[in-house]
Amino acid sequence: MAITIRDVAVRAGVSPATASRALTGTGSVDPATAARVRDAARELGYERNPWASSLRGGTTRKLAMIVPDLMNPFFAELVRSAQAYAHELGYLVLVAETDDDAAAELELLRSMADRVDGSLICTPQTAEAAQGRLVDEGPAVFLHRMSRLVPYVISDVTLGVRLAVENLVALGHRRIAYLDGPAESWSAGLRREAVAVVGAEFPDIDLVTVGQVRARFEGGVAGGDLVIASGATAVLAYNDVVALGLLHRLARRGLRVPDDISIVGFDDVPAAAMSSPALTTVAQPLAESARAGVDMLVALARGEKPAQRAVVLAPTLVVRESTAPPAPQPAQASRGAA
Amino acid sequence: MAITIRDVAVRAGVSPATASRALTGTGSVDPATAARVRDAARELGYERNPWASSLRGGTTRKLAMIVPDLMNPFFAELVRSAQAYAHELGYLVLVAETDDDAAAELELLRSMADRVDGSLICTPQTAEAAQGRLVDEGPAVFLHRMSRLVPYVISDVTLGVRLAVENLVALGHRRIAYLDGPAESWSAGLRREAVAVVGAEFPDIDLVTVGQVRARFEGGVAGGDLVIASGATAVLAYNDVVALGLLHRLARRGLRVPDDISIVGFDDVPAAAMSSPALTTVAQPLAESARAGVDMLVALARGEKPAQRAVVLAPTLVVRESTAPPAPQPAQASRGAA
DNA sequence: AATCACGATGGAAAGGGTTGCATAGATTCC
DNA sequence: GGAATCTATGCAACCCTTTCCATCGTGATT
Repeated sequence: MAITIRDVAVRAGVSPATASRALTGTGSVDPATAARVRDAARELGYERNPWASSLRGGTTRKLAMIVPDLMNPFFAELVRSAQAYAHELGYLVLVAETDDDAAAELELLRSMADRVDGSLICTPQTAEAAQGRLVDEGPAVFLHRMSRLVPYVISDVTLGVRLAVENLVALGHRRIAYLDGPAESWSAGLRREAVAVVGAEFPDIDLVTVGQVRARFEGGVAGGDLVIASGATAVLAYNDVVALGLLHRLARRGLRVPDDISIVGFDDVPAAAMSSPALTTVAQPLAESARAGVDMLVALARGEKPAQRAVVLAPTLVVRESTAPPAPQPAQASRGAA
Repeated sequence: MAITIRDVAVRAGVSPATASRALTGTGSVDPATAARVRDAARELGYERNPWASSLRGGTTRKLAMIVPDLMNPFFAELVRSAQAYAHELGYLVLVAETDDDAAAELELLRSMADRVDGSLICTPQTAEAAQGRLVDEGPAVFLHRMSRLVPYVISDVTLGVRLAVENLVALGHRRIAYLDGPAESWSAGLRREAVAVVGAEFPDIDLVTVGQVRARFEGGVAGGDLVIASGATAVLAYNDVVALGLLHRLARRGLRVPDDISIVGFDDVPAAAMSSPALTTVAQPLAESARAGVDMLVALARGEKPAQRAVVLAPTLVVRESTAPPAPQPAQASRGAA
């Protein structure tokens, strides 16, 4: 049988109530008493039973986290960071996967809502309509998803696109393709918008959108042919996985990266660093966003007003091997020279 | 306030005790009554409060799962599969990460042991000595780790190596390098042994071990030069991540894969399918092993004797683009010809 | 027909921690 | 100096579910 708070109380010579107050930090206890209780707890190796404390207290010190796909390193990193940081704050994170099933999401959320202090939602799919019902289910924060109703943490996609384009322009590229993601994806829409904004900032650069491919390796493979046809000397891909598919297809078509064409990805997944050539990519500040999200959620759960309703973080450009200056006379070689 | 079992009991016209029995399926209750209770629960949208039921019942319907690194797709897949399957069985999986810190592992385990029905341990590091203390902490099953004390699920590494070597031999390779993993790693030791066994099965093949590199991308990069020096026409890499590093280095050294040299990886991580060329690799049956592990653990937790003390699963070879017949005259080209 | 065994059910305790309320002592204020 | 305020603490109720134990029929056994 495990050590209970009663054992600690006896050892410290106080009542269980006082021991509880001393250990949770709620209510007022004499500092000396509190220290005695903490010592007793340490000496006995006491650990609070999280299930029991969830029972009476309105608070459970648990957070739910909902992601579409744990295999996706983007979400894996998000989960990992959130879990680590929440643990520091004394919270347990329960992770649930929706498998990209938007219907399952609300269901899942409802079933956990009473059992946790708040939910961290990382599913870019949630329909705008569902968000209204979502706020009824208790505190929630969106991660990498904007909302009018729910506080959120997001990275500045426009800045990310700008960093990538700036870099390519500095290398000397004048015609840049954007290989677009799936039409129905909210996050692809956001990125598409960002490309439009950045395109307007560089009036003398051709920023052409091609594709709308699946956000998968095969999508990139399919996009490869579109990119070649576009005549661009550089591509910004919807994300890293698409970029890797692209890389694969371009190699098959006999183009060398970065000599013949430059590629920039998005997200900086681990595989991006391990491809040949290694992928230049826009890194999202995942760990920071997870921390920020947990911070907001915990504040909300405690009934405090969070400092801000939205947090926007800055992505960074990781330059590796897939970008270089364009070939001197890429397509024009057949015209004057030779 | 959420709906409690009391509400359900009232609606079904029974006592909470009977309602509990009807819903959990324990004890004996009249089938008609049970149906009435289930109906009432459904109509009210009742969901059992997991924290409360953990409290009294000796059983928590929760499992702990301990992995070294969630970012590693190998473990991510394991977690995902375990979680999905456990959920079908009505169990919640709490995931904890050790960050490759063996000391943290036992600590972590101890702190969870009282709060869960059992632990699924996927950390190949656990010292043999620690395993004794581990069994005191309640039911546990090892995943991809053998043990004399603890039931385990593992895949047949020797078979995996044999599949890879068989395939390379069939392609015509006669000198094959094995790029070894870290000396101190238990799982590398296992693989090394398997290579020795398979080497003995093919007496007319040179199966040479090179390296002992870190199980990271950089390890593969470093190993590349060793592999080239070995004069082998094909390499079996410690795992996929190492194989990707190898691929990168070989490309840099001007060798074409698979024309000049064939590469086989191990694990079939997602990145293996997305490299150029895509990696031929030995796929471990992760989903199956997770299911088998959960099955064993749940049986153990229920006090049943598990059907078997160890489950050995068969890996498969996924042939992609990184393997091909050796070049006609690989290194001898400079001798007689030209 | 009386006894037994057993299935179905309810009452109540238990599980471990938190919290409302009451109280005692210390402090402050007029 | 007495009343009011505040702090520290304990008692007991409470959170929700499960389970032990007792009870009550009912059908079977002798």
